Amino acid sequence: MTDKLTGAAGREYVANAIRQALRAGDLVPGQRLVELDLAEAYRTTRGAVREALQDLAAEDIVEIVPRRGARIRAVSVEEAVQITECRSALEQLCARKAAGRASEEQRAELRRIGADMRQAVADGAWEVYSALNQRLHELVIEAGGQEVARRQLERLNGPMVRFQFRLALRPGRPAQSLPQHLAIIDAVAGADPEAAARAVAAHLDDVIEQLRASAPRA
Amino acid sequence: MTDKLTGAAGREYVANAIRQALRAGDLVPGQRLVELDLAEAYRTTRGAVREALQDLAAEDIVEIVPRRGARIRAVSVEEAVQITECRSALEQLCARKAAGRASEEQRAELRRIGADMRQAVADGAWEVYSALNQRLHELVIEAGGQEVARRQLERLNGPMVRFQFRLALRPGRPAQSLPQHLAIIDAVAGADPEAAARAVAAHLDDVIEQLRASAPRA
DNA sequence: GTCGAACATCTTGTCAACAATCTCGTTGAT
DNA sequence: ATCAACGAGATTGTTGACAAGATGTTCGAC
Repeated sequence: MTDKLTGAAGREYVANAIRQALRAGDLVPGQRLVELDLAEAYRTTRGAVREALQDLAAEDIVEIVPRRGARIRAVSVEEAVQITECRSALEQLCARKAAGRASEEQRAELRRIGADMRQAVADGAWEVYSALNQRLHELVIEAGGQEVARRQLERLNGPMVRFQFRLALRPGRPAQSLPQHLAIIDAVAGADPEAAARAVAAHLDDVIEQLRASAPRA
Repeated sequence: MTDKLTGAAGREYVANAIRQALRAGDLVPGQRLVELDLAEAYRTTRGAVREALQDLAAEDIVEIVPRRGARIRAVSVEEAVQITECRSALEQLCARKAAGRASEEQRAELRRIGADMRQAVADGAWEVYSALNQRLHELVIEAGGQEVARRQLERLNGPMVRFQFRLALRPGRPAQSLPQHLAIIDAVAGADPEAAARAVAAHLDDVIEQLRASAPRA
């Protein structure tokens, strides 16, 4: 516990810690990340921090400019929209595949998630709804068996945390997205590929609209 | 020239050299990449090689296993198919956008490429056709203004070089793909987003079929 | 008071040596 | 002949010190 977390172990640890800090809002875009400071803060070596920063740069979460160090990258609304458009393209693919090849257990879990979502919205249980939402997306990708798409989607989500945060805060948002999620579930569980793709597209088009509305600045 | 190419310069140099070697077939999947050997071969330091390998690993071109070093990653046919499916999803997005917002100059260049392609196939000029093909894809992405999608597509292409090679070798392939490319050009230049997406999908569905046919092994 | 140049400090980039681990061939016992 | 333990050599991982470059500050001229 008081030991330094060294080398390869520290690398992943630091990367996760920074991702976490970003989610929590402890780090803001543009903020400088000084190697030595991070090394001290996380009880690691500069080398481990350096490699962690390289990883985060590959995920487009931080921006490294030579001789000037790393900073949290700012994501414009326009870029967030483009990211969501890409997500839409890839998730439509996954949903189509999932509708065609999901197992019975997977379809059952989808329906269960749908029921739980309804309940969560009725109860006003934000946290639960958010977790179910995440599980839904995961399950669709998993059922589609698209390992490549999964990796791509992970990358895309990295820089979006901050926007997702702002979006989830909007009052009435769960009530608005619930029917869209249920439509996705019905289509996938009901083995209707084209309807699944349409439902995903409709959902993410709505997210894009929300993004544009949420931040006229930038 | 006899000097060592050191540090950050060497990093990119080595990465490019390896990519190049892979395209040329000098490196085969599974081949080990020993840091010291590469450092000597390219007149660099081990540090530069190490970072280059990290970059290539982020592109899924090499696989690094701790304490055992880096090797060229093998891509199965199934994975190549999935990669192409993702490409299809993203390029459909780009084509749709491009059909809607390309400038007049861009549409003119597209038509010019189409004419040149016809000519190249008639002449049996493989190299020329291949270059035009690449330019076509670039231009569609550029015209669509999808910077995010462009980055994703670049990543996807990394591990595919070896397959593209095998595919382009198939006799009669240009004659087969020409009408598909022309269909894409017509739709984008003619400002018909849905037709553009359909044309891209049709083209890449055919590529997938070729992939499956090209390698029953693995 | 403002601008610009020299200087001090902070931060990242690079390297070379050392340490830890793995691979593979050899040896010896059963 | 087969197998397991051993050990030498090869290869990667880690560290600490130093070099190079950037940033911010002070001081002087106008």
